[in-house]
Amino acid sequence: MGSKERIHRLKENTKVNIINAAHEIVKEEGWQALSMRKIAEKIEYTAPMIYEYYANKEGILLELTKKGYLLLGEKMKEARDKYDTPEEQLEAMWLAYWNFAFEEKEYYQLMFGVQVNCCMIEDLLPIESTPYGIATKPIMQLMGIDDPEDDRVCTKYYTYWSIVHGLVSINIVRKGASDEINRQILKDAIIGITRSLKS
Amino acid sequence: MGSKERIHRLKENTKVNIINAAHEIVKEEGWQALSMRKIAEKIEYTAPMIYEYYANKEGILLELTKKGYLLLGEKMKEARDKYDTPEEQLEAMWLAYWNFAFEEKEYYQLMFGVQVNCCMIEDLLPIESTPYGIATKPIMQLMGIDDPEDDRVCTKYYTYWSIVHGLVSINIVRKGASDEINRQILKDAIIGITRSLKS
DNA sequence: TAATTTTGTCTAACGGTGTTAAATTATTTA
DNA sequence: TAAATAATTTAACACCGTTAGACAAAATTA
Repeated sequence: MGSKERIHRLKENTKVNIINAAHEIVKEEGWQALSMRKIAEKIEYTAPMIYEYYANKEGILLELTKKGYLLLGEKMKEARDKYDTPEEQLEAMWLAYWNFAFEEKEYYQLMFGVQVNCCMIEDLLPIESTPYGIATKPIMQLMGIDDPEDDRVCTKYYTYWSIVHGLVSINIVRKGASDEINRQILKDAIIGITRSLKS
Repeated sequence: MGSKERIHRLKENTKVNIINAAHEIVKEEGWQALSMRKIAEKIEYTAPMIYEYYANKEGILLELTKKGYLLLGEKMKEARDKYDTPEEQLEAMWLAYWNFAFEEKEYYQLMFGVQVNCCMIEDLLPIESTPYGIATKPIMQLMGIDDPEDDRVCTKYYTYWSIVHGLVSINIVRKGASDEINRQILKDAIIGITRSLKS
């Protein structure tokens, strides 16, 4: 026979076609533009057909998430395998992670829930009312710098913000991490950065 | 007359009613459940009425974002004013930021684009393929620990991830930061954490 | 006070979304 | 060739943001 398998292969093929079409649309127009009807149009079918292959839109998103994780994993392994010491491996891997986030921006957004809606709040609010305006003052004080726009101040602010925001994001999307560990990370990181301000 | 002002006050009142209704819906059902029709229902009007007060849905979201920033600013100032030294001020402010993120989770999600869709990829993927599985190995090596579930390993992994993910998120939502500064922060932070593994 | 203008509000509709049930067409099996 | 099965589409539902036009209430003017 073998025709059973040919058909199975064909079905598997349209299944990846759906995923590829979805990925293309997202790369071209962003996540909020992705719709079942658009995917259908791209693979030259009608929308309900997709439900023969995926339970619903979320199923497609889940599949893409999985692909994203696998791709990220590969990139990190590649980076790791270029070095021998754990120190170098760690640095290379996190750099690979960083590069993945921007080279495969759409995957990253899906995997870790980074939206793009918010924008330029500074134009709507006086700087003294923003976290930046508030937090940079003691940073400047500690560093002995007067200009709030000094790159060194800016860098340190973003270092603080990154770790806090990163930790917050991770905890919001994947609720369940131990509070104890979070406090530990938060405190360690803040103290570490603060210490680095004075040298 | 004064009636002009009374009417103006009334209009201003329904304007905040709209915002409050929106905020309530989001607190009850999450961002993805927020719709113009639901807001209208809550304030006992019809949906098109809202457009007399806000240009569109995004206008409402923007107003809420602004409110969120102001609230966060206040909390940080409150925390700061409890201390005198910049060191203590910084720690208190970032802790206030942290608390705000969870006490006013909806605001935080809107302000910094943290979605909630993605979840528990570990159940779908073998751990060796995940960033966690890959990155913890050299961490364990450096720390001289064998158990991959040891809390100390976990803590360090999340410290790395937080700073990288935070920095990535910030750069994706607010594109325009200098690459030079980013590399600097990234490298500094990674090296700093790696150094802390060995002590 | 009566007529007119302005304001506030609603109804109805458009084009879009995810999703489902039923009808239809194409393919395989007997 | 006829019957059964599979693949695909059409039509519809309930929702969404948004707009235009109708309508009634209020304020203003004559």
